[in-house]
Amino acid sequence: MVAQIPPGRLATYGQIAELIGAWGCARQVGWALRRLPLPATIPWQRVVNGRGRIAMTPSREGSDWIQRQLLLAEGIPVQADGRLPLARYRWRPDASCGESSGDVAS
DNA sequence: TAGGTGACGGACC
DNA sequence: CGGTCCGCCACCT
Repeated sequence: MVAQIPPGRLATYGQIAELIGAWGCARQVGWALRRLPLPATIPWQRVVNGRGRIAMTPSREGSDWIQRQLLLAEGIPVQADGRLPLARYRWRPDASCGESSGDVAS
């Protein structure tokens, strides 16, 4: 599901959980991404928490900063503390429309 | 077997 | 805004 997030767009852990039919299991989504070997082929960096922040914790051993760099490279402004404009870049999956998954809201 | 621990989220203050 | 508390659930001591 994470692999379906278009470049330059964002999704939340809870959103991914809901999309795969695991409502309320956001923590497990985080668990799965946490143990992902890097570099990874799937765009794991496009998943952030519901408060619009990258979880900045030492336990990630630098993957949080890598995530910030990858998102900046995709054109998403991320502050040094991990805060980012989630509402503007939020990915809204549209099953009915075969078009691209939507434009960035202005 | 029993606690502790999160790449979370919602309710509150 | 920021901060705390709590429910959550699969791992890891």
